[in-house]
Amino acid sequence: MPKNTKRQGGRPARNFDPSYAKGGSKGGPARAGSAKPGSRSAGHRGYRPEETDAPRKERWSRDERVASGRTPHRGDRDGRDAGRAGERPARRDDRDGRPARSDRGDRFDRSDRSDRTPRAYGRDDRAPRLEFDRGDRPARPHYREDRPARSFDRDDRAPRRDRDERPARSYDRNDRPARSFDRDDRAPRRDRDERPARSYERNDRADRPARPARAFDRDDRAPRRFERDDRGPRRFDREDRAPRREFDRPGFNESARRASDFYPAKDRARHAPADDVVLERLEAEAIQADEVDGVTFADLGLGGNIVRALRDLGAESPFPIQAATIPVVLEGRDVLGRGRTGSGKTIAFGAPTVERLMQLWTESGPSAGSGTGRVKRQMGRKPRALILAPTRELALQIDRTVQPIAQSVGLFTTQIYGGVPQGRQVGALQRGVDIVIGTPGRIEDLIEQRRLDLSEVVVTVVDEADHMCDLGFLEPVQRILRRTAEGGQKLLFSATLDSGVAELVEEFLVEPAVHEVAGEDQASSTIEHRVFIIENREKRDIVAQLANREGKTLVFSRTRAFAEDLTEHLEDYGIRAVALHGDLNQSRRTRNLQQLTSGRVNVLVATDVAARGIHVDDIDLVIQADAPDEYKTYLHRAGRTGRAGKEGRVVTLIPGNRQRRMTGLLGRAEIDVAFERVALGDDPFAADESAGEQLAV
DNA sequence: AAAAAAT
Repeated sequence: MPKNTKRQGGRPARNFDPSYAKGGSKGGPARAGSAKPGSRSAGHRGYRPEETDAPRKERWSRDERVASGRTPHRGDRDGRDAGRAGERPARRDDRDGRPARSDRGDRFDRSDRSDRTPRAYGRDDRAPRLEFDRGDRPARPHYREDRPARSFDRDDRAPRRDRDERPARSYDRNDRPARSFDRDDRAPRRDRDERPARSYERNDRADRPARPARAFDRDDRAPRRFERDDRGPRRFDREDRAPRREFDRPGFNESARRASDFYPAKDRARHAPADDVVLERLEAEAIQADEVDGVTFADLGLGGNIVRALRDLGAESPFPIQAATIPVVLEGRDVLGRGRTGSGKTIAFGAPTVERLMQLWTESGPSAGSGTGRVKRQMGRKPRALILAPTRELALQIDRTVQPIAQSVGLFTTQIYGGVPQGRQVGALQRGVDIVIGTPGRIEDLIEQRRLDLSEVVVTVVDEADHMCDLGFLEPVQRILRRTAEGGQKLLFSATLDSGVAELVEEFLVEPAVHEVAGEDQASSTIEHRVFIIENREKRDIVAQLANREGKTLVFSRTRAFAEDLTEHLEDYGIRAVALHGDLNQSRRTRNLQQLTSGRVNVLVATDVAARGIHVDDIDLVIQADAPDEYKTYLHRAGRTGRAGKEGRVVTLIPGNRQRRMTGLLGRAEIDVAFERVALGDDPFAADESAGEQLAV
C-alpha cells in the first residue's frame, strides 16, 4: 500500500522529500586512521638516540613492563607534575606517545629477541626484514616448525612497534589477492534502477518492493523554499504504515551485512567536503515560550516519582521544548523535536520515555503494577527503550540524566558503547535492563554476538538525529532501528533537525509530530559571536592568548593532531589544558572531559567529538581555532556555551582567504558578525569592555 | 576530517 496517499490538496509532506537530502559523494578509496608518526627506528634518518645518557638498565626493565604488559601508562599529560618533579627525560615522549613507544620498543626488541627472531635468521645473506615480512612466500620449514604461531609474536611485543619500525608490510597491499568479492561479484542492485541513485543509499537491506509513487516524490515545487504561512495542517501525515512492515523485519539481510566488512566505508566516499546546504526546514508545531508559564511536569503527564527525580536533577519546571514534546511522546506518537543547543532536549525525550515504559508496563501485563508506581526487576528481561547517540561521551552524559529518572520508578539503564571492555555491559544486560543508551558500533557488535536483543524495544530515541544521518552513521543506525520492535515509537531530536533525516523518517516514523520552540533564532540567543582574521602562523599564540584567562574555555580543532599540538602549546605557555579526541583511549577521554567539568583545568582542546551535545557547566568561551566547514557544526560548537540561558562568547579564527566562505557559512547559520583583523598582542576584548563602559555612561 | 567495534 502506498504510504502517503491520504494527503489531500496537493501539498503533501514537503518535509521529507528525500530528493532534498544529502548531496553526492565522490568515489575513491578512503584512508582510515590518523597520521602515523614517523619511523624512529635506529636505521632511520629520523632516529634520535636521545636517551643514551639516561640510566639504561632500570629504564628498560621498567619500560619493558609498560610496553609488554597492561601496566597503566605513567606520566601522561595529566600526570605531568609527577613527571616534572622526577625530571624524567622521557616526558616529551609521553606527549606524543607513539614515537616514544616505538623507541623503547625498538631497543627492547633487539635486546630481547635477537637470538630467536626471524630477523636474526635472515641477517646472514640478505636484507633482513623484507623477506620475513612477506606473507606469501614459500614455506621455510625450520622456521615454521619452530614457532608456528605468528600471533604469539604480536602479543608478546609492545603494541604497534612493528608497524612503526619496519618498512611497509608488503603483503598489506600488493601481495593480497584481489578481493573480488568486495566489489565485483555482487548481485546487481535492483533498486538502483527503480529510481535515481541516492548517494547515501546502501544495499544492506532487502530490496524495497517497488513502491507506489508517493505524492511528495514528484512534487515539483521549488526546492528549499521556506514557506510557513500559507499552509493548512502542520503535520506530516502519512496514512498507512503497511509497506514498512513487510520488508523491514525479515529484510535484515545477513549476507549483505557480512559482505560489508569491518571498514565498510573504505571503498566508498572519501571525505566529500560537506555540502553545507541548508536543508529544508521541517514544518513544525511551534510552542511559544510563554505558553509554558506556570506549567509543571506533572501537568504534562509525568508521574510523581519522575517529577521528583527531575527536581533532584535541577529541573523544577519544564523548558519550552520539554513542554512541547513530553505530552506528545506520552501519547505514543513518533516525534521530531528541535530545540536549540542547551534548551533541555535530553529531559524532553528522557523523562517521557521512562513514563511511557511505565504506562506500557501497566497496560500490558498481569505482572504489572504493584501499584506503587514502581516495577520490580526481572532477571534477563529485554530492553524496551533504546537511546542512540553519536559519541560515547554523549551517551554517557545522557545516561547520567536518564538513569536517575528511570531509577525513580524502578527501571534500569545501561550504557553500551565502545572503547571499554564489554563484560560489564553484557553483565548488565544479562541481569536485565530496561533502557539501553549507547553508540552504534558496540550496540551492533553486541547484537551480532547475540548478547543484545532489541526485539522488545518499543521506544527508540535518536539524539543528534541529523548527524546520525550523515554518511557513515546512517547505515548502522538503520540496521539498529530495524532490529527494534515492529511499530515501536521513534523519537528524533536535534538542535539542527532538518530534512536530512528524511531517510529515517521515511522508513521508521509514522505520522510524526514535529515540534520546535518559537523565536529560537540566533538573534535571541545568549551567545556573542566574533570572527577574527589572523595570520595562520600566529594562530597557536593567539589561541593561547585568548585562552589565558579565568573561566572555562573550549577550543575546537579540525584534526586530532592539531588538538594535541595546541594542547602542548598551551601547556608550554603555562596554561593547563587537556585534549579530547578519538586518538585517546576512552579512559583518558573520560578523564580529560571530567577535568574540565570539575574545574581542574580550564581549557579543553577538542575535535568535533565534543561539538555536539556535550554539556559542561559554565563554559563561557568557545574558540574555534579552525573554522568549521558546516554551518551546523558552527552552531553546535557554539552551543557548548550559552547554555540554559547563560551568556557565552564564541570566537572563530580564520585566515584572510577564508572570509568569503565564512561569510556564507554565517549566513546559513543566520548569524550576523563583522570580521575583525587581529594580530598577536592585540586585546580584542579590551575594546569590547571599554565600549561597554562608554555605553553605560 | 571526525566519529563509531575489537583482536
